[in-house]
Amino acid sequence: MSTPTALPKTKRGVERRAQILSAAETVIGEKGFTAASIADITREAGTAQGTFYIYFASKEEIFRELVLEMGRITRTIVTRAVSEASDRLQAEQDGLRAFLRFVAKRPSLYQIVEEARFVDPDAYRAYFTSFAKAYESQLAAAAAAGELRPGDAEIRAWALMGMAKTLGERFVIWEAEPDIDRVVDEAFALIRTGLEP
Amino acid sequence: MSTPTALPKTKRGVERRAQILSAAETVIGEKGFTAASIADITREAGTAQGTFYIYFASKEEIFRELVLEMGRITRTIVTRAVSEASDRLQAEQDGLRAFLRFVAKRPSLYQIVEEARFVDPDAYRAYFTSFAKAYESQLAAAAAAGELRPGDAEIRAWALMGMAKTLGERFVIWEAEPDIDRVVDEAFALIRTGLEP
DNA sequence: ATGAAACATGAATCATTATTCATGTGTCAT
DNA sequence: ATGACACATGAATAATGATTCATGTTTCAT
Repeated sequence: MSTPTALPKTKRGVERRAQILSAAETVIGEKGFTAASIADITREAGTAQGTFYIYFASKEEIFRELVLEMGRITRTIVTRAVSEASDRLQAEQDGLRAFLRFVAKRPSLYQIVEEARFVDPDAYRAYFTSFAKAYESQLAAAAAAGELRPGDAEIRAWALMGMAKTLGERFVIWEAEPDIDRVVDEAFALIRTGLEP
Repeated sequence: MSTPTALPKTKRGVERRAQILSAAETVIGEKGFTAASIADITREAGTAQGTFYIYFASKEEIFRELVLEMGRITRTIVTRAVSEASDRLQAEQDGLRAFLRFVAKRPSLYQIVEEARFVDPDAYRAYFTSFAKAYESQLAAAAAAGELRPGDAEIRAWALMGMAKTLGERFVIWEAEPDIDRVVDEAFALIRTGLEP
C-alpha cells in the first residue's frame, strides 16, 4: 500500500526512475491526477506498466513526490531571485516576477500543486505552509527594520501568496502569450501603495 | 451521456431533486468529487441509487449544477454586501468580510468550486470570469471617479480575488475558530495603503 | 568472467463504481 | 375516482484502471 519504495541501486535504475517521474509530471500536469492512468505514464516514459511499481508504491506516491519536487524548485527559484534585492519592496517585485516566469516555464507543476489539495491535502498544506513561514519571517523582519509599514506578517504573507497564485493562473496559464512584466508592474503598484488615492 | 435532464414535474419530484443536490453538496464537499460515489450521495439523500439518474444525467452534471449554484450565491452575497457601501474602499472591506463569512458558513461549496478546476474547467473559468468582469467594471468606475488610485482594473480584480480566496482557505477553512474580523482588518489595510512605509 | 541482486516485462487479476433497466408505486389533471 | 405519466427501486451490467506476478534480462561487485 504505502511501503516507501527504496531508491534505485544501479545507474539504469536511477535513469528509469527519473524517466517515469518526468513522464508523470507531463501526463498528470496535462490530464490531471484522476484522468492520468499508470498506462499513460508508462507509455509516455517508454516502459512497461509493471516497471512503474519497481520505483513507486502507488500513483499517490509518485504524485506526492512531484509536489515535493515542486516545493523545492519554487523555493529555490524565489529565494534566489529575492536574495539579490536591495530592499524588501524590491524583493517583492523580483519574487513575483520570478514566480510568474516559473509558472510560464513549468505550468504542469503548477497544476499538480493545486490538485494536491484534493489528492494529498497534507502535501498541499505542507507546500504552502513551509513557503508561508519563510515569507512571513522576511516580512516581519522588514517591518521591524522600518522597510515596510507595520502590519501582521502572517496575514500579509498569505494574502500576497494568494495574489501571486491567482495572477499566475489567470495571466500566465490562461494566456497564450503572457505579458509577465505588465502583470508584475501593475500588481506591484497595488502591493506597494494600495488602492487609496 | 449528457442529455440535459428535464426538471421535475411534481412536488415530490422537486423535493427529491433538492434532497439529492443537497446530499451531493455535503458528500462531495467532504470527500471530493472522485472519492464521492453515487452510492454515497443517494445514501446521504435517503433514496435508491437509480433515483439519482431520474434527476441528473451524470455525476458531472450534478457537479456542474453545484458550481453554478455556488456562483449565484457568492455573487448575490457579495453584491448585496457591497451595495450598501458609501465608497469603493468601504465596498472592498465589506465585500471581503461577506465573502469570508460565506466561506465559514458553506465550506463545502468553496471546496467544490476549487475542485471544478479539474473536474469541469469550463465551469471553473466561467465562475471566476463572470465574477471578475463585474469586479473589474466596479474598480474601473471607481478609479475614473477618483475614488481609487489609477491602475489596471482587470489585474487588480484578479489580484484581489486571489487574495480573498487564499485568505479564506488559510484563515477560515483551516482554522477551527476563524477570526474573520482580524483577517479583514489586516488584509484591508494592505489593500488600502500597501506595504510602503 | 560470473552469479546474485536489480531491474524489466505485459498479461492477468481484482476492486471499484458509474450507469442501466425491468418492475413496480405515487401523483394529479381531468 | 382514475388512468396516464411521473417517479422509485435496487440488483445487474459493464467499463475502467490500479496493482500483482511469473518469467525473463541486465548490471556490477567480486
